[in-house]
Amino acid sequence: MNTLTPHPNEQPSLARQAYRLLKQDIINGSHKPGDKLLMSHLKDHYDIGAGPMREALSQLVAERLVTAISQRGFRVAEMSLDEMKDIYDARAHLEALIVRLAIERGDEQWEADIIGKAHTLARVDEVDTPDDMLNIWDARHKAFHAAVAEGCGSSKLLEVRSSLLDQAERYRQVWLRHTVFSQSALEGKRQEHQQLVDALLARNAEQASALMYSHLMTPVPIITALLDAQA
Amino acid sequence: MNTLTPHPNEQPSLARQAYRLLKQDIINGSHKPGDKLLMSHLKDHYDIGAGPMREALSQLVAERLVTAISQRGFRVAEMSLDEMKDIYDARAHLEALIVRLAIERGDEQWEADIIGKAHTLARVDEVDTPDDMLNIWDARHKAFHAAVAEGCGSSKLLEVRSSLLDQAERYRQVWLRHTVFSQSALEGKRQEHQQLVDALLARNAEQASALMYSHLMTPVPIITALLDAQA
DNA sequence: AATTATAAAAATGTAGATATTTTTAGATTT
DNA sequence: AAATCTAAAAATATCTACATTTTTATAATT
Repeated sequence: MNTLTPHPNEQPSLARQAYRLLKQDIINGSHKPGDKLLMSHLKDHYDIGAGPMREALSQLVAERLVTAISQRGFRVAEMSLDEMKDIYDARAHLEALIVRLAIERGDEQWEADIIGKAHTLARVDEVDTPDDMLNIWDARHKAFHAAVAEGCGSSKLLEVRSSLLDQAERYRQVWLRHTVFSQSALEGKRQEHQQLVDALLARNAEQASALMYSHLMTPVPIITALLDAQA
Repeated sequence: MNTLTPHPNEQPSLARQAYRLLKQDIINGSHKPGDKLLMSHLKDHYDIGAGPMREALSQLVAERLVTAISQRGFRVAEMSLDEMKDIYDARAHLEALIVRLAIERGDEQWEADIIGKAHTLARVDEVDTPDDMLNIWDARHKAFHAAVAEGCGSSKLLEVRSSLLDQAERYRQVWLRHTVFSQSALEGKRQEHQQLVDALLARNAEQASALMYSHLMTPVPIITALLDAQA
């Protein structure tokens, strides 16, 4: 998760701690989309005054995970199919662009990193609990994609990518459960990653970019179906 | 300027008012890059308590215009040539992508809007003061580019664009003075815009995208020279 | 059922308390 | 004497508690 790390070696303020916790709680669904975030509850739950709590909320408003209406407080940002499609399409196009730049600019260390992370991801096996499985695969999957994107060499593009990733995160959770617990889905992803790695190492920008776009768009119909089923 | 408008018909909180004013003051250089933002000064200057002031600062940290170090307060974000190049390159690539999508997705209203805004921009003349000239040309130039980008139809891409625009704004101010007060520079821009409009209306995605990229990158050497001269 | 007045709840803000960092001046060492 | 260290003082950042304003809920009235 992208948590705006301002400086190393410092103990974070209460506002920042509350920001981290609340962000996590929104992403993992402890606070549901559209929920009222009542100041009195937040103060109790995060054991903090209203001032720092409002700081945390303000930052999450800037990140689009919370909405504010003046004099009426804060709510968890709504989720919708339309927004999901917009986020996924925007992110897929952006990552396709980043991959093109990465192929142009990435060095040998970049290649090595990708190969390493792809390898680690491909052998997520023999895990104790299903929950472990989900968390480990998710972490390694993210690490793989981060390694690919790093090659573009642009802090700003990586920041923008990170911001869209955060906004996608609540939708991604839905897809993740579907994918990680299906052997065939996992195998499909494994193949897509392999194809992508091959195109990257061959420095085939057009192919890699197209593969990245479609790889990132595959969750859209799945999430659509799952969210439709819920409603 | 992108000011995170949360809801219509509401009187903004003091925190939001301070956010707007401080953002403006940072962009127009009233607060210089690297300046300490002393809470006691901010409180006096914006006539507000520390709580709401910190809210405003937190949002600007999220937008990368302010930096925070725990227990040591806030500073105006630094400026550097490296950052400028990164922002401009990232934004140019992003706008090139947005143009490609806009050509694919834009409707007739989009075309009409572009033609209208381009026309208005081309005839910025007979203005009273030089300052008016600068402000009017800047506003119309922004409106033209906004109209082009709108066609992509993606709120998220437009948000990301807006965020990069805000981050570019302090550098842009430097370039703006150079360009608006030079007849030859203005004429050059006029031609670039005309070429871009022609490519857009012809729905030539590759050409329009390339034109947009180079159009947005032309300020880089100019800003580089001007900032080097200052230092 | 709709309207208004009142009470309760909630959001937002200020002032002052607390904790941390920075400065200053003096003491100690090289 | 210059540099380094130390301890107190001042400045600053951060937080809490309470005050004020606004919104929402309740109850009484038309």
